[in-house]
Amino acid sequence: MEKYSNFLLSNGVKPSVQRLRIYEFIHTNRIHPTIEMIYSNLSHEMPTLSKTTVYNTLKLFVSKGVAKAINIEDTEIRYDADLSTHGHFKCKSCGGLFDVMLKIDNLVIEGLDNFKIEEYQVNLKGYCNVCKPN
Amino acid sequence: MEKYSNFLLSNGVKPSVQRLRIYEFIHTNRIHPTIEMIYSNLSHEMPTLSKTTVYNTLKLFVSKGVAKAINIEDTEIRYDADLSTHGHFKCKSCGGLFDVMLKIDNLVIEGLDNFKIEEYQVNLKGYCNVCKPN
DNA sequence: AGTAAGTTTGTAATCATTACAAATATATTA
DNA sequence: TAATATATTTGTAATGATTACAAACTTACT
Ligand SMILES: [Mn+2]
Ligand SMILES: [Mn+2]
Ligand SMILES: [Zn+2]
Ligand SMILES: [Zn+2]
Repeated sequence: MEKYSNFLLSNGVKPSVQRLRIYEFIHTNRIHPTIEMIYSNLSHEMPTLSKTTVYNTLKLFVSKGVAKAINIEDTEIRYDADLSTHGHFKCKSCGGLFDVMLKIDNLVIEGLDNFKIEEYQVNLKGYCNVCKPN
Repeated sequence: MEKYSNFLLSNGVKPSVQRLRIYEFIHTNRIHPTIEMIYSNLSHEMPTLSKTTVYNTLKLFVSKGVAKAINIEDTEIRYDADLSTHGHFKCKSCGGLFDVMLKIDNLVIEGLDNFKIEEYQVNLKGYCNVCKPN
């Protein structure tokens, strides 16, 4: 995709075959995948893909700001190509990670006088509409 | 401390010497310590303390709900005995983890119709008032 | 005191992540 | 185009935090 290629380039990421495909994957499949999910999904069509490359690529993406790492759980890191302001909900039953729209302007924060806030995450957990006991 | 002992008991945690001292430590020192910090701070006064015990104890505390695990960073887990509703701010320079008061009632959340929200975390990052470049 | 149940400890095993160097691909120069 | 330099990928080995486990110890109960 030319669009993805230019986006990566404009953010200082040289779009190699692997990087482009990995970026396309996380941008298209909004499942907030782990490294393992990305690797197992792409290794079929790219048989020589190394897991090291997936690790390196996602680290590069996060450092260049083209993807975000979501630390909602201490047992896994999930990745998101959606850079817009939003939070996340993880279902304790199925493990699904859902986007949550936030009206963050309403969130009053106290206790940070003279602090410089650069980023934030709002992470929720519970049971999704499918898994919720009725 | 009798107070701590009773609190642990009422939450299903038998207050052994080690558990009581670990709980007292995280309740008194509001630095949101890691396992390593807890261990290195207490191993002087409790020379036989095993790091395994610290791991086991904090896992027990979290499962019994007497402490919370804060996943603000994928490189460390920090623990908090403060069960009240509040968020956290981590300084990227000194690593300090600060409490943040939230008026969370104002936070409008969309996209979770029929979901059951059980817990949430609000995690911020940036630079504290000491480390902030002027 | 003696027995049983629960807890702690030290060590060994596990496993996700990282380091590294060779191989491959891409860009640059002649 | 061929040669050379630079960047990226790959596979394997090393690392290190966490967990599994069984022996030692502590506590509660008879
Ligand atoms: Mn998202
Ligand atoms: Mn706190
Ligand atoms: Zn679910
Ligand atoms: Zn600081």
